[in-house]
This record gives sequence, structure tokens and C-alpha cells, in this order.
Amino acid sequence: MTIIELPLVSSDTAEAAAGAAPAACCGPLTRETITASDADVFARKLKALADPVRLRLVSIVAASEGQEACVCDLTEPVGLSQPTVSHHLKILTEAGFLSRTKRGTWAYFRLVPGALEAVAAPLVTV
Amino acid sequence: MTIIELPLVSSDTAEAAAGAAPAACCGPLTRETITASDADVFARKLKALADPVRLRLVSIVAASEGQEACVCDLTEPVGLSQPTVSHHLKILTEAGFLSRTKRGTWAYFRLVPGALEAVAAPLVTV
DNA sequence: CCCGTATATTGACAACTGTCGATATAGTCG
DNA sequence: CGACTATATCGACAGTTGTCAATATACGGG
Repeated sequence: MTIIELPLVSSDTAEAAAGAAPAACCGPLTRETITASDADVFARKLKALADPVRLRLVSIVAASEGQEACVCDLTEPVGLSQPTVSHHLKILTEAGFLSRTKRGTWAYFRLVPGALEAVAAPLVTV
Repeated sequence: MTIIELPLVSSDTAEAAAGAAPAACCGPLTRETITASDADVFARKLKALADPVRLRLVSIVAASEGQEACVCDLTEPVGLSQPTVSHHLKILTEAGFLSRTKRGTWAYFRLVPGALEAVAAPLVTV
């Protein structure tokens, strides 16, 4: 069963890099029992989001001019050091919630369209 | 603004105990920037859910006969010790996702209606 | 009233996480 | 090239988390 899980992770990373719309990791939690490997994948995504600083970063990025923000725009609002903000942004990016584009010296982060909805999907009963 | 937060937490705990339908902790993440205190409340709920074992427990409980299960039903499926399962169930209950009813020696857990939907709500753009 | 069973709590321990300061990397402009 | 700026990485450290074995609590049946 563990064989299925790894493809899931890699394809997910690939689509995040390509900027394609992410799909839900699994069916609704309450319809059928989730498999151990799907639970692992889903928990990893939720964990990336389950931090007050990262929630604020996502929210600030989404509400920014042109839906994008650079690190320098984000350190001050959350009141943390630049390395710490970079660290959180990396976690969000690797989990597929943000995408990173470098223009000049600046790294611009934007919300990956549909990423939040995809993680919300298994929680609602259709 | 921090004044609003504490009432939110306490009312949430109260409604979980009473079994009333939980409300979303905050507006959609991407519509307006979340406040630091709302982010804290929301992160706490997500953190309770962001564990593979707890996701499986929620899923198994929801799919059980009569939508309820006791600890003894749950240790075997997840393959963990009884204290560990009890510990996870406590976290899920305190976060308002499960409710606990004791009948005789057994403790029955059921999904709190609307709790998962409430945590999903801020993630989807309306 | 004592025994067995179901659950909760405690204490311990390894693993993980969030944070920072220091440093490395990379791009821009003189 | 050399200085400056923005970002990433590293190393360290405190705090949190998931797990178990041992123990406590609580309930039902003889």
C-alpha cells in the first residue's frame, strides 16, 4: 500500500512547480475511511497550513497588490526575522500553497489557484 | 481587535460541549487579511486535524455503525496503543471535532456535525 | 465487596518545529 | 570589479509533539 503514496507526493510536487490546479488528495473524510497513506499525504498539507504565521502569510499574499508579495513585504506585517519568514514561505511553497517567482533580487510569492480549495474539499461532505 | 478573539475561543469551547453547530472562526482567508488572533484560533483547529492518525480516527468514527465508535474499536484499526489513541481522541474532542459520551464502561465518540465544514469554510473563496 | 475490563492520566523519551543570529548566495548599480 | 541589497541556508536552542509502559480511575458482574 505504501507504493501508491509516493507517486501521489511526487505528482503533487510536480503540479505545484508547473502551477497546474491541484487536485484533492482523497475523497471526503466522512464518506469512506481514508487509507493510511492518503491520511499521511493529507496530514502533511494540513500541517503546512496549521501555523498562525503561515496562515497570515497566505492571507497577506492573497490580499496584496496583484496577489503577490516579496519577502521584504512580509517580514514587517508578521513581525518576525527575515530567515524565519523565508522558512515559512518555503514550507508553504513545498506544500503547494504558494508559488515562487524570482524577478531581479526579489522573490515574489503568489497563491497557487485552487490549492486551498483542494485541501478543504475532503472536509466537506458532498 | 484582540478583544474579539477571547470570546470566540470561549464560545467555541462552549458550543463544542453543548454539541451545537460550530461556526467558522473567521472570514475567507483570501478575501481580507486574517487577524493575528483569528489566525491563532484557526491554526489551533487545523493543528488538531493535521495528524495522519487523527485524520484516520475521524474518518473511521464517521464511517462507523451509528456514526459512533468506542476506544476499543479504534486501537486495532490504527495499530497504536490504547493510551495513544485516547490521547488523540482527547485532542480531537477538545478541538471540537468529536464529542464524547460515556455509556457504562465505554466511551463513545461521534463526529460533531458541521465541525469539519466549519474549519474548511475559511479556505474556500465564496 | 472484590475482580475484571475499559478508559484516562502520568512520566519519560526521542523526534520534530519555530525562532534567531551568523553566514552564504545571487542579483543590481556605481 | 566592488559595495549594497534581497533572499536562502546553516547551526543552535528552547518548546512542542507522538509514542509507550506503568499506573490510576471508574464501572459492571459475580
